[in-house]
Amino acid sequence: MRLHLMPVHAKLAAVSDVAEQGLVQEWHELLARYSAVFTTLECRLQERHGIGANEFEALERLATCDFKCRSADLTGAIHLSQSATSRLVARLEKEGLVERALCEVDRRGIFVTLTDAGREKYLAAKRTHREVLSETLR
Amino acid sequence: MRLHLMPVHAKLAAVSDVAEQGLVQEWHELLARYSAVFTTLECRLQERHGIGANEFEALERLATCDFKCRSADLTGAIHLSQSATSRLVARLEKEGLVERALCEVDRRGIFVTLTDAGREKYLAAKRTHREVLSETLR
DNA sequence: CGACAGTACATGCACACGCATCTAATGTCT
DNA sequence: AGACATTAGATGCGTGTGCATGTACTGTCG
Repeated sequence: MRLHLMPVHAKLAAVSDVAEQGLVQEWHELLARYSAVFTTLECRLQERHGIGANEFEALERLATCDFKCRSADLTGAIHLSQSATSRLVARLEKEGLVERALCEVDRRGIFVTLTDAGREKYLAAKRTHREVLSETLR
Repeated sequence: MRLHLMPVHAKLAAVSDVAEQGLVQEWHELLARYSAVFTTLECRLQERHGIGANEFEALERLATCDFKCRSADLTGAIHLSQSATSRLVARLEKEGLVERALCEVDRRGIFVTLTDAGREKYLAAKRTHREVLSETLR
């Protein structure tokens, strides 16, 4: 179907269809890329260090956060809901990787800090993490 | 810390750290981009059409699949495990959007086809889908 | 033909997620 | 100060997911 044989409104429709297809393709590439990286991260981090990809992101955030990090800051950094973050911190605490400390100035909030074990776990997992990224990205 | 003041092995470490940081940044961008698009898709498709983003991907695959599509083909197309795909098809069937048909040549497999309702749902949801993509991508 | 490996899909199970809601603390307005 | 809205984080609940396994069927080899 050639454009110069089509009425104007059909030309416009055809042009926007092309643009639309581009968007769809871009989305599928994004999705495929994300899935590949994430599932590989998930597997490798789990089997070598016993933590998930989101757990790692939280540890990394805490390790690079100048030591005082509120739970809400984590919610912003990793792409999870507030409730998921709350449970994530609870899991990390149960495994002894972080500690929850009351925040004295605003007693609704809590500070989350890495334990020594948490910092070690992070440094070990970091190698695996970077390894996976360099394998699966690009 | 300037490179020309560092011993060779430290220079190399610094250079690879830079490359590593690039990878990490790329991953975070990919993650942020994916999350933004996916959650918006999920919300908007759910509230307007009562289907999730993965359900939509399945419908789209079926609508553009020359009418005979095995369950395993869907697993390849959407980024889910085989079991998740199986349940997804079950949900779609329960909502009357697809039908499962036995495959006579290989009676282990099933064919999944869109119903008329499924095709309508797809066409309606497609507009929303494209709308969200054009808002959130780029 | 009969046993046995392989394949396609379904299902039990444990678990992480989001939504809605709850609790406790803070801020605001009169 | 007292009432009410707001905020930080925890939790009950329903649901979707992956892993391991089950079930039915196919293909191969002796």
